[in-house]
Amino acid sequence: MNKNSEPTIHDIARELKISASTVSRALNDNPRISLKTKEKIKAVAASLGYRPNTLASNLRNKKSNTIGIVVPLINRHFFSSVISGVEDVAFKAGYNVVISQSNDLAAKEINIVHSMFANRVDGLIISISMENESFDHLKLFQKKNIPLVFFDRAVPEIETDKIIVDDFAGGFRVTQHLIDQGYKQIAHLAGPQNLMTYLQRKNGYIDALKKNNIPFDESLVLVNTLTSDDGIAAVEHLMSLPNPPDAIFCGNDTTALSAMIYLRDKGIRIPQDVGIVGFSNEPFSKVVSPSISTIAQPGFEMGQKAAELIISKIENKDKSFHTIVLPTELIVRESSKRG
Amino acid sequence: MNKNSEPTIHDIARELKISASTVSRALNDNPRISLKTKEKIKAVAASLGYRPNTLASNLRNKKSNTIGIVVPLINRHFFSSVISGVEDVAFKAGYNVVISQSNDLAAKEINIVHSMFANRVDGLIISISMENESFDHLKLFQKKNIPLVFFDRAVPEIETDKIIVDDFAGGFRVTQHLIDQGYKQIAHLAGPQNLMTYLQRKNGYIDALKKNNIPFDESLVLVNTLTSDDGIAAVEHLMSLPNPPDAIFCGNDTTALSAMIYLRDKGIRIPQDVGIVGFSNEPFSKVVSPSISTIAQPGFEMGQKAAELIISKIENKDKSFHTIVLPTELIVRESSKRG
DNA sequence: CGGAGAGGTGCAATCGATTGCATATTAATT
DNA sequence: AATTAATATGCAATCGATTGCACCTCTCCG
Repeated sequence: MNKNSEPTIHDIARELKISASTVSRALNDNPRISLKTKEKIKAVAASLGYRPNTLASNLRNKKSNTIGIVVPLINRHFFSSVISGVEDVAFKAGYNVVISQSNDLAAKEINIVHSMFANRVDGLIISISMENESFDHLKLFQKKNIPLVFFDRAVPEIETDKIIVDDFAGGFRVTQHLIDQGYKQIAHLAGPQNLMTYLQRKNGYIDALKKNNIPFDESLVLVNTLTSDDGIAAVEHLMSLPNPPDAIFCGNDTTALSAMIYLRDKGIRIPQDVGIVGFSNEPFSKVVSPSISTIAQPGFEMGQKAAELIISKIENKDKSFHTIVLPTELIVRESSKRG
Repeated sequence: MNKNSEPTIHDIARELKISASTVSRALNDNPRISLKTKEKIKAVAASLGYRPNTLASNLRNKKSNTIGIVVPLINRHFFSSVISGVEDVAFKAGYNVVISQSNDLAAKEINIVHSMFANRVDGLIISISMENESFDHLKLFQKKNIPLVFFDRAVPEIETDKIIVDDFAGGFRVTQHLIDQGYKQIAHLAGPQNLMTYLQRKNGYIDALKKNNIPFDESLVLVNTLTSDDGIAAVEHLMSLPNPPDAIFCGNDTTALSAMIYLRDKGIRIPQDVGIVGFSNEPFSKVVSPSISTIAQPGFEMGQKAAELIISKIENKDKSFHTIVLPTELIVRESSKRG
């Protein structure tokens, strides 16, 4: 063993005048090695401060013991909750979690995914960026049979495991709730319609209107990227309509908040004059005033499920694909309660 | 090349009837290989869909190309911002970021750090847990000369790179601000005093009192773990004192919020009757009402700096240690402005 | 007493990329 | 023409752990 380098199984073998194979087997508790030998070997390993070289082991086993996770933005409560859930399960199962963010840019996402591919992650958990159009970078994983799990933002045309929430039911429930509260003109701020999540929320909205015999008015639906500014612009536009809405179902909490602030500044009362509901249950939605009604999405659980699913795929080579739809929960708060 | 396995440099070599060494050098743009050969090799590599095996390369180079990051809780705005900053810099520099959370538990932190050590991360970025007492697990990294960078919560007795914010100045500024606003009895909710961050915030508070000739009253300082419930309990206690405070400098925004809600429910007006200031500038602090005055900590920048620092250590073997103190910024909002 | 069988170890190849030290080829110099 | 220098490439060992196959030893039984 060289001076400042780590001890290896060969050093242990030399010490005991046995072969490296025996050492390797002993350390892995292979039954072919006698108990006595195992004990001797483990004792020497400990005294030498031996630590297995995962890199070598990974190379030999063609397995990196690593799960990749790609999110649009790490620094967003919902996503960091999912990451937290993934880490929770993965760590216990002995996997490392490598993380990267696309910043909602297609180009960066492609770059990241290729990098994870090159680094041979054993599986990839991803929520795609808003910009995406082509998905060749993800099909790579399919071709090579590397487990791929979508969460929240999934790609319909790729058949693989998916953990999503019931966005349709969420959109439906929000709308029904607003109707129940007596709102008549319900607008909707929708996100990019290439993402199923936003499309389904809108579909739920439309369906609820239909079920209640309320005519669907296309001009009350605005599609944008749901930033804070988008919310303001959209509400400004809506309120300038000849027949402005008395309730707005916002595609996320960010726009719900900015819309609310805009309206408040205009002297419009919430929920009396206009009702507001968001989506995602961001931490702030509970503490602003009025507090924002919203749909809770179980981020941490999604992460846990995603990790469990991908680990089972990695380890069992289970061929069947599952789409797990987690339930959403409507949280009624002040912004939409005028009962 | 076996059927369903990846092409290797040997496959490329065989194809061109040259040696694997030449292929390796060509792909790494080694000047010893002629341009013509390089081009041929790269063409074949592309046509075969070759991707370098990082595992093999890592083994040979004794480098994992991976930076580990350990935080108390992924799912906390400040920490996820730091992670985001680390990822930002690390990805551009060609490093993977593996992530893990201690949940503020010493035992889990030790476990994680050992695991990162065994997996041979090239460097470790960490903000220690609240519970920590011993630091042998971190000294391991020092012994083996693996770069270690602390951020936010550093360990004084370990000499290494540190990125912290000026908590002392932050505490001082908050207190001075409250004094300037005319508050007389200023209490402080402090976090665990084994963490420098919280200790320094308190010290800044004490110093500001001194500078303004206000006697320091020990009974106005309460130490706890700064959860939402801790905040309520602490304020409840403070307000029951014979001479209750008219301002509270809270160790974080969470307690500031819970304190504020508690006081509001008791009919105490903020900021008129009691002024409140938090710490960390959580996203919600800006949007609650009254909005919470607080200290902004540049999380994303801290992450970037930490990554830059650790990468320079990994690549240059620079021996000198730096402690970078990032400035904090007092953000005055409604909760403490009674001018 | 000889052979079968079980139990315990070792040999050597393998995973794929890298690199120090040749070697081969061509060009330049005297 | 012969030597030197420069250019281009190959050989084989190496990184450390794993594993199929072979081998040895000992016990047990007919």
